Amino acid sequence: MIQRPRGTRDFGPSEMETRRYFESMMRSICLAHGFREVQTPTFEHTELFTTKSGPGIIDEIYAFKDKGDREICLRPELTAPVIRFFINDLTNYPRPLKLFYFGPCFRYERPQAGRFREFYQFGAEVIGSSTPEMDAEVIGLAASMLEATGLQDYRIRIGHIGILRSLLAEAGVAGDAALPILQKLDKKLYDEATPLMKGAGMSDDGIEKVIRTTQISGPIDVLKDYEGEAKVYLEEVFDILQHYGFRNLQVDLGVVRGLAYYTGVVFEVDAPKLGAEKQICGGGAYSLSELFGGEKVHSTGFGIGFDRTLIALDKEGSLPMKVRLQAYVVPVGESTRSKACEITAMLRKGGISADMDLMRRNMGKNFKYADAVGAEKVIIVGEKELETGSVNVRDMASGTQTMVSIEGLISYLGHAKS
RNA sequence: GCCGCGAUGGGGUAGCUUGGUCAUCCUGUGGGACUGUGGAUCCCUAGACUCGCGUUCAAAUCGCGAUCGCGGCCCCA
Repeated sequence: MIQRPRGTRDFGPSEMETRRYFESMMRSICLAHGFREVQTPTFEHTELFTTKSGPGIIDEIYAFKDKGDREICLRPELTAPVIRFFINDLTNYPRPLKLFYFGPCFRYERPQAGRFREFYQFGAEVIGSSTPEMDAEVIGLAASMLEATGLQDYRIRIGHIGILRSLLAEAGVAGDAALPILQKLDKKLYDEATPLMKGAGMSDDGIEKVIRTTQISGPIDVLKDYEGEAKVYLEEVFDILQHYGFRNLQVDLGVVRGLAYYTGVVFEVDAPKLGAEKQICGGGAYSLSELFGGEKVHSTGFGIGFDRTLIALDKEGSLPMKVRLQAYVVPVGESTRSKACEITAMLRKGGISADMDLMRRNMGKNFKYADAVGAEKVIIVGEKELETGSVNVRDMASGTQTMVSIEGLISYLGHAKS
């Protein structure tokens, strides 16, 4: 027996129905927000990701040399490929350019609950500028998508790295020097951040203020004691989101996302039920394109961990029903088999999901099968009924049976569908 | 890459401590009782000790290693 590779999954029919259901739900919400879908290759030049995240990530991705000696890797995320695509081919589209995507990503990491080596990411980017409206649009899209899934227990936390950065800058720690400190603060490793800040020449007062700031969270008025551009900006973003009708959002200045290319608003969503791997969404405003050799353009985007979102929904017991077969066609005997084929074909052309007996089983077994696969109706094709051009339609839930003419069958089943 | 726990038919399990009949039971699959009517019941059939090495007269059971999964670290979605 050949096992599937570590950290990968097979998805059975019911699982795929669920996955496709949520995938198309999210897709239609993106379309409703005026985003358009793109798709990029599943593998890229390794350089794309090392440029974005540093050489260290090679340890965590599927990277290899192809037969032409090129450094290739399976994509670990989708923001970098989309920005690459933008620089390569989409720079002349009207802005803001609003894109979304869905697809598998790969990471070479130790699998555990909610973490796989192949996982699916659904995400969106708005490319073009940096305004509160744009950031609010993106956060609003993420919030709408999660809301639509019916997920109950999750928190959307929004911060702005400008607030911490300016505090550090005031204390004389600016630019790249601030990065290692921000990374520690992101993980709430104060014991490690403090010596770094001391080493950078910051006063005890300054250090304390920085640490206190990362612990600020709650409704927007927790910002009232702060001032500066970033604070005003964040308030504007919240104001717009209020007008969009979102209420379940909170400020959390501890959301730092310690990566160099984030420039402004940053946000994360987590579902506490998931344990260690609880983050289901992350994003923010960033500036990446110039790193890849393009013009400098501001963007805001996010990625949703599709698998984790489904796991969270499953834990809440709110994964939906299975898709049901509308009609199962049973020929009563040898003599009506070909007529049953005709009827099945007719139903399928008429948009009714239909299946028929392929195993030449007797009636009793066929009913058991129809029940087991959850068919709504069984169409009984027998000689007696055919004499009047009709078939018997049995409703599997109620057990009631109705004679329906073959011509009227599609509209009968179509109405019964509701 | 690190620490800990685990792995028995498709799914769920008993057996493992204290090695010793044909490996337990439930469910699901296929067939039959039921040659024009399901969800019940009964019968039959097929189906498993993750893999390798070792200890032993004898290993599902004990030891080592690998693989995979789970909880966490790292990292991150």
